[in-house]
Amino acid sequence: MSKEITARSQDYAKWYNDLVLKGGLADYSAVRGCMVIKPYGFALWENMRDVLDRKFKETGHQNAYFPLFIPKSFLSKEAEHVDGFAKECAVVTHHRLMNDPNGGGVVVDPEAKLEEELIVRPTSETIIWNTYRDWIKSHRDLPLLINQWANVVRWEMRTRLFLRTAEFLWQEGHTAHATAEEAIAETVQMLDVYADFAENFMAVPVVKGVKSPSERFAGAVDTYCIEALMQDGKALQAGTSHFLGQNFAKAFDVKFSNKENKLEYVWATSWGVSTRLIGALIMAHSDDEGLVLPPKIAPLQVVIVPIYKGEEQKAALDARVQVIMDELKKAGIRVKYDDNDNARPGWKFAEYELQGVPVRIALGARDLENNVAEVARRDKKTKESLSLDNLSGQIIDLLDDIQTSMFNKAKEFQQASITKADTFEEFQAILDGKAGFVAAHWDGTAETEEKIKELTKATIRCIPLNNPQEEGKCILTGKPSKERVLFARAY
RNA sequence: CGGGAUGUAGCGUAGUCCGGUUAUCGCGCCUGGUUUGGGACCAGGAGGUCGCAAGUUCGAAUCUUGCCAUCCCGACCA
Repeated sequence: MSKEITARSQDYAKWYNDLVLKGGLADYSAVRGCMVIKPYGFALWENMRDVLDRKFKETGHQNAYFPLFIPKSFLSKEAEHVDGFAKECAVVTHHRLMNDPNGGGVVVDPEAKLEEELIVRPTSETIIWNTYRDWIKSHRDLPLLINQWANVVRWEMRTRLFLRTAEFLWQEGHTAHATAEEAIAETVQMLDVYADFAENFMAVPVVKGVKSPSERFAGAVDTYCIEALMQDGKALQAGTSHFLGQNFAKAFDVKFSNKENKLEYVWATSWGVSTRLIGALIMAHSDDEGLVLPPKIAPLQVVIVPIYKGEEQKAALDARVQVIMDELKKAGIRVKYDDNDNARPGWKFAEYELQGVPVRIALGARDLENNVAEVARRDKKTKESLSLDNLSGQIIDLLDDIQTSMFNKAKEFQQASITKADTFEEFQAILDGKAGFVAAHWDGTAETEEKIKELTKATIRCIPLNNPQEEGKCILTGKPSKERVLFARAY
């Protein structure tokens, strides 16, 4: 028993860390706040990235790459934008090192000070819009639909593996449009892409909504988001899509000639999801035995463990497994045959459960005689004996079933975790009890929102799209309100 | 960045209060053998800047100061 996982009920934060570290997803690094994403964790990210990248291209976007460094002056061109990021920027001030004349190793060469300091991008709106000015002249250049896969740096006070690190990987889409309507449609379209990805690939149900003004992206007119719910009842913002209006076009003077040959500022969007999604995935599905990964993005979907006495039995198993492997691989299933002789079956079972591999096939000499295999599903921790006839077909169906069943389980939990509150007492009792989302009336002011946050640590996660309109009174001030908004404590 | 806790081999730890031979134990690792249906067993072996740096002392894992890292709780945030 080498890899004990702290129980969720005992210490949720420690449980999460155990899964990331012992599940082999990531490690702490020598740099404060930064992590090393290990091969298994990166394989997970690659699968997520590939699906999203395909969806971006299907919706007409192209990938490009913009510089890591942003001239300091760019950042200050959009007033709200700089306000939002100024406190968490890494700044490059010099471009050369030298040997310490006093023999203390390398030091920064004071002669090599940069004329204009460079900011390590916390997000790329400014450098991109500075470029778009040159790219966009006519309505024929629009829409401009660009995405970039990149790393960004935000100097966070307090970091957590995957959920909040000083450097993280993400994609950021930046689009330019001729009209506001078109830009809003793009913003909503990409929100739908994110929601579809979260629900149908990660099996994580989300609420689509709009952020309140105080939770809005710095420089946006409207921020749309998908909000996921973790098993401890805390919400997690899983993706955002911003309608930027003409804010960046004006700041960077990006104009186009319309059909009437009149100059107009373009309309913008930006949207992103990050390696934070991996944190969401872990906290939405996993259990006290380890990770539980949805088949569609699991690095490894099926593992086959042989059980044998002696070389003769092993050879017979090898031959049969080869057939199963070929069939599964032909169907595009990511499968591994673990015939490593150093670890015994029980050890492998525990290890693959920790790593969240959706399906495990155990095959022994006895099984061959009976023409069956023992098939275990990670999500429900059940085992059944399946016939070797058309085993691969049954496995493919099982993977589908696991995917659906994981989503349904999470969806049920989410639905059961949206609670209405009509008084402040109820509101607080729910937060301190089962937590989750609380649907409550709010008078629409930033002051009330701030006061509620102060009193309860809960924030407005979003105003759901297609939110039912109903008359009510703000839970804090009693002022009239026409709809409920979703509050929660959040990551 | 404030408050609290922790830091001894890859992991988990004893020893720290009250300084004193060669730093304890388990897991893991290496070699050989027996094993293999839920984290195997036997035998032998390797592995340590006791978080880092100064200081006190004849002598520091142990005492003092500073620093670093991680975790928890706040403020900030995807």
